[in-house]
Amino acid sequence: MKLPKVYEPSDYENDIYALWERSEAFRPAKSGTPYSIVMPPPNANANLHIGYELTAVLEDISARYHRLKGDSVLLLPGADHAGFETQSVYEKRLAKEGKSRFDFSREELYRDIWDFVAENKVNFEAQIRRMGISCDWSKFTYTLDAPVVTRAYATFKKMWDESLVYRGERLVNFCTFHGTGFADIEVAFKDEPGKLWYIRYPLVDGSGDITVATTRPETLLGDTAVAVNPQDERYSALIGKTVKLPLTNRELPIIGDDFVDVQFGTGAVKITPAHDPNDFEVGKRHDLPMITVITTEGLLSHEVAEAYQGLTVEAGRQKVVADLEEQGYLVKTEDRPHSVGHCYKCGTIIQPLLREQWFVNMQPLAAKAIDTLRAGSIHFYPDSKKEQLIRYLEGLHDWNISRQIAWGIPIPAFQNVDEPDDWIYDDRVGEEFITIGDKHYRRDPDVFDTWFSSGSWPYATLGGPESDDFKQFYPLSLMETGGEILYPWVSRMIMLGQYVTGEIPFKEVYVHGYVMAEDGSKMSKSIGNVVDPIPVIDQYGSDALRMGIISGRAPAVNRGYDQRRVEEARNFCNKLWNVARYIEDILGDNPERSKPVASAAADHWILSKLQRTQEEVIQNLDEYRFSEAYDTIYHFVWDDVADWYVEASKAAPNKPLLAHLLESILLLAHPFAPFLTETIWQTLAWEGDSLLAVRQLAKPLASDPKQVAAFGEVQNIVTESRFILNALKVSGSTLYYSDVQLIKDNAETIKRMARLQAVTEVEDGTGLYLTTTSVRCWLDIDQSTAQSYLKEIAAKQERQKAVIAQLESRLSNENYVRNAPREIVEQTKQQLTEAGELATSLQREFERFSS
RNA sequence: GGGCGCUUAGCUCAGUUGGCUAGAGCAUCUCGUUUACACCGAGAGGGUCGGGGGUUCGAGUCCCUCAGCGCCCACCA
Repeated sequence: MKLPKVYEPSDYENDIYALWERSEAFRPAKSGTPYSIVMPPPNANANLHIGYELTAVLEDISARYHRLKGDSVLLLPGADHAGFETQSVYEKRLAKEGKSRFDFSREELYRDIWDFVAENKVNFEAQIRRMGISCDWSKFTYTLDAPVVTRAYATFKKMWDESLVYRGERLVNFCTFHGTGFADIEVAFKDEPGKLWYIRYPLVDGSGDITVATTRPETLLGDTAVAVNPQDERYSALIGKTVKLPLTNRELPIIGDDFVDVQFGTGAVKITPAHDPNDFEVGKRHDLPMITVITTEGLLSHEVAEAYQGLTVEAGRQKVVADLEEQGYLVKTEDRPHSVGHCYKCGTIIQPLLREQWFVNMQPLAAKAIDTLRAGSIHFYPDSKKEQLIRYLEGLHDWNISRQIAWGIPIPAFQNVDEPDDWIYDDRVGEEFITIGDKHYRRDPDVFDTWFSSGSWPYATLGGPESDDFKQFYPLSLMETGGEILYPWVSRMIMLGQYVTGEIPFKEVYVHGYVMAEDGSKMSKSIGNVVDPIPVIDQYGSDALRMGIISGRAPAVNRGYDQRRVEEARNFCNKLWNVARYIEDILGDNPERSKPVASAAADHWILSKLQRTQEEVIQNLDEYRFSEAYDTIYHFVWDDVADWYVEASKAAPNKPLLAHLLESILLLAHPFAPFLTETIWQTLAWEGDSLLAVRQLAKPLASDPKQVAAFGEVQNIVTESRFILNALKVSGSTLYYSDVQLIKDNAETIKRMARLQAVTEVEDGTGLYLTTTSVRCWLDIDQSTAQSYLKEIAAKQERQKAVIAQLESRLSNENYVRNAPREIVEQTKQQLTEAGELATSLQREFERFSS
């Protein structure tokens, strides 16, 4: 079969993927060590971005590599309903049509978003196929699939029964635009310029006043105390007295509490328990009333004086400040930057609001996870991420899992309509009301935080502890993910996994860095610097993007997308294509399938290189050094095979060995360039209809070290000849030698590769002797031409002197000889010997031509 | 206020437990239409590894310190 000159990926990729799917090549093998990866489910609300390409490719390389090793590999794909994320994407869409979520009931919204997601799922499944991901589509799991939902309910029920989940009225982070509460982790804090207002609160007994400092004067309307530090001599005597709250007719107690920082502001703090997390804690300790002055819409509530009701927080702030100033309560104003929490989606300032929600008591879960991590039961790449996760877990607060949105898994809890404190667990979430005995219950309208259900992903996707898949593949071998979901997802999978199954959910965690925009900044839709993988695949091919995106990338280090890397990989694909084209051409349509046997020195040399390459690739991939593994194959194929072996073999092609070499390359490169290698495999005349994707690595063939060394000399001769001919700008020279077996054996190869007129054996003669080889040979270059080569020789001599001096001083250092490992010292001695030999022959040539 | 990462050739970056004369791709320069490949071949130039100090026989690699860039966490009213 005649291959075209240039590899055109788009001509083959779709057919190859279809072939794999048809052949069920990605089902786990019946035998072999289990190796399992569950893919992080992408959000089912948009096209896949380049970051997902990286995730998927790293997982696919691992999966394909383990298939090569003969393991039983499960790579499980899925999709995430991504509750709040998806709803906010959908809301943006509604906004474009001039609508909002308020135009629909929750049920209508849920149904519409379901359809919206259904469209997108088809989309990104196709994209994953284009990336060449070898996942088992028969195991595809969606976070809203009944078994996953059932699993989430079982977890909730277990927590309910064991009192790990509780209903509490607490301050929650509330986005007044989206109308929902968030977990702490979903709040994005930003440093912003702000002001510190100093406000005078007069003492009721008329004995003076106390000044407080605040960044949020509007919350004054909800103050229920003023706190001072009991150790603070300035104020301790005032504890127990009352102040009059400006702009209202309320009176507040002055209380003492250790939390007050004597150094900050005035040392006296206004306490607004319903709108500040610290104040909330103080309020609970001192049993203070909690007055909600800000509504879920972000407006001042009916609890405040009529003049302020219905104002936005910002307008309320301005009016409060103006009124304070007018009435003489405002002492002074200072500029003060401070950290403000925003909704990570829409940027709205997060309001801490008092709400009744479901919380998970994280203490016991986190403690166990910390123990597990400390014990080293889960291996992290890079290791530093483990410490980072431990620190996060140590500071973990209780987890608010209620979300006031339509799109999500309904919380299976019902409230007694007559007794608000009576909550029961029931999974009949399809009903709004249920009746048990003579009691009537109403379903909690809220849904779970997405991470609550995705925390169970590793075992939920495997069908739970009773299933065969679970028994075979749990704990997962690898969890590969980006650093941004280490806290929200990885930590919760560990905690929930241990809680529900009693085992760790995965044995290894690989954290990749982000793919940044080309200028190194963060990719962002609004800036418009997002790289879409599909057009890149269209242009360069899927394999080129796969290799380009992992090339030169270290774990957990952010790096910009670099098109040049993709081009490099595209060129590599074409190189490999042409190596195959050449070899297949040489072999013809009906090649004999004889056993590969090394005969020429080049044969032995390439076999030793192949063996080294295979060992290095295995070692690198076992430790998830993807970039190094790729680099190893790249240079083996390009430098060793294409530039040396293929050229050398043209003198006398060893056909069976060429065939063996091609097969070996295809196997080794397959995890990195699956489409290309399979495409070539399908063209092999001797392979019938077998599939590369399910092949296994073979044991490398042995080689003779003497022959390997001989080819090393051939390379020295070729390289130096090329250098001299290039430097002297001469061509058509002849290389002479007398009685050197390795030159005699490789004469044709040397002639071709060094572009010589001839390689000729003579009794004796003269010319320019080669210096980098231990054998005696020379180029027929005349005295006058060679003169201009003198300065090259002189320069080399200088360099050699420096090298020798360095090596000698190293060896004359007693401490070095005594302390360094013996092989290192031996190596140095060897180097010195070689450097000496080279210096000698350089000197000889220099003298001969300068005389 | 803590924590983490980065700083290596003109550009983008590798460099595993300290051990060859520090590497790659791209870019640059000189040659080259050799029937696998111009998405190519041959050759070349280019770095005191951010600054300073230390440990060591030996430091790009380990420790301290300074500077710059970036990220994450945190309830400083």
